[in-house]
Amino acid sequence: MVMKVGTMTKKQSQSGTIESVASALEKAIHEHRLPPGSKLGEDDLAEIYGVSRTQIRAALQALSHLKLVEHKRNRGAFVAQPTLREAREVFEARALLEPRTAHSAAARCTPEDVEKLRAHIEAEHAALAAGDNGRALHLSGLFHIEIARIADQETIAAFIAQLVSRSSLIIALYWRRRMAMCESHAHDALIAALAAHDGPQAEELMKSHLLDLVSSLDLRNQLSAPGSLREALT
Amino acid sequence: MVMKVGTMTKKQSQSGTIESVASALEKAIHEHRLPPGSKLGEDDLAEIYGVSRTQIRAALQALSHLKLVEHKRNRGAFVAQPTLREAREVFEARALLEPRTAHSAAARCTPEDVEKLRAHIEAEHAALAAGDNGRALHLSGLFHIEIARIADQETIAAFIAQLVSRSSLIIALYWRRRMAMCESHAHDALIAALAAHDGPQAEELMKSHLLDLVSSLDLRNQLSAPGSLREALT
DNA sequence: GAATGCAAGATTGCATACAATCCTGTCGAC
DNA sequence: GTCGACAGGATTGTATGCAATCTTGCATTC
Repeated sequence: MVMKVGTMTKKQSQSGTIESVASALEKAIHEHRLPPGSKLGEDDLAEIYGVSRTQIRAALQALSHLKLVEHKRNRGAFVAQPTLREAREVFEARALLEPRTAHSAAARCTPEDVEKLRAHIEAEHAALAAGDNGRALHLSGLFHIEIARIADQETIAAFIAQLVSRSSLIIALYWRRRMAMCESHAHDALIAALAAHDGPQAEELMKSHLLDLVSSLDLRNQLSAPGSLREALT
Repeated sequence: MVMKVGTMTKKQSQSGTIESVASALEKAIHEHRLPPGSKLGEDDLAEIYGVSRTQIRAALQALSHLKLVEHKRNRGAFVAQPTLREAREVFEARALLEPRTAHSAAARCTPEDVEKLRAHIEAEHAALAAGDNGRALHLSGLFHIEIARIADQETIAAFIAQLVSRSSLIIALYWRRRMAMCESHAHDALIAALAAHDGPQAEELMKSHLLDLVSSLDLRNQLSAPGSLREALT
């Protein structure tokens, strides 16, 4: 049935197995191949990746610290289902961090950085054209993380990376239909501002980009949250 | 020699042992009883806390994700030694997060919150008077985290909590002698602004408070960093 | 006498085995 | 007929044992 996907991965990374397992899971979650609420059984994962339960547990624990999976006692690990409140908080945190980080990035942005960002956008467009919405979303997230890296702020970049990952879950849960990621425009404009070293412009563009993103979600009531079931059936 | 400190802790918390071990270690690091670079041997900790190595490993892994301990392959876990660059980044991140969080907190601050903060300060003063510098520092950190909680932002509060913990390590490494935490003044003023719901004032006070903190450190060159040895002896 | 190679001890990395807990389907009683 | 109790199966939590790796002290050689 399920091929042992992990065999190659295992050999390639020698003893960084738990990181490769964690990033593989993270990517799958990012690309919405593992929707929120999915059960992540330890035995299943151990067989899929060809490693022992010990390493699976470590990987799940790592993702749990990133708030990507939730651990229920004696029940196991599940892909996290951010609450409405959590969703709002994540985007408030992004609004606090990302605009000024983009500002800093504009000052330090090198031509190579611009090239890298353009490559990202191109890959995003390609994925979108191929109908691979999940991959496009993943690349769109990497774009934001790359900007934080350009700003030369590893610490803040790590925070933003976590927030972007969680945003992916939030989008999966609270997405308001249609609107096939027209944000590419916003990303194009951002690149232009960064390339021109226009800090204030980059900051403003990032701020409005995030506002657009939030407004494309439905964070008013739990209209679409399939998480609780209790509240879904009252 | 070493008394089995963990016995009581073990029984009290039933199966939350890894959390109690982690928080005990975190507190010890916070209070500078475990200086940066300290070896954290698994067997030693297992005996001290009266639990198995498995749980020690989990606790160390958790602290590693908070950047409080560093894991060296086949060498074990050590209390982290933030680099100069990391130190600067931590305080830049705090400067980005905390002032505006204080602003939000001012709007939501209730009389009970004010009471709680005052109790914190009082305990801090008491610890300082008792000569327990480490505990005073710990409480001073909790003060900042409490403000983030008042702002009703769990996500940002978690980030700030991590940054405060790392700040404690940075202070241990890059502390410029004298100046026995005169920041109590700053905390008093902050409480006043919060109680008066004066958002802009709270924001400004927090910003200058953090600047004061940074200026009390020595982040220009690695004059006092005992971490690298390679760079210390060139 | 100094440097290199080697071996023993110690410590972490990993996997497996066992115990505890939970879910679910079935049987029995009211 | 429905509700409650119980047992079987499955899954996670935890501990222990073995293998891999690093450190360090010692012996041997130049």
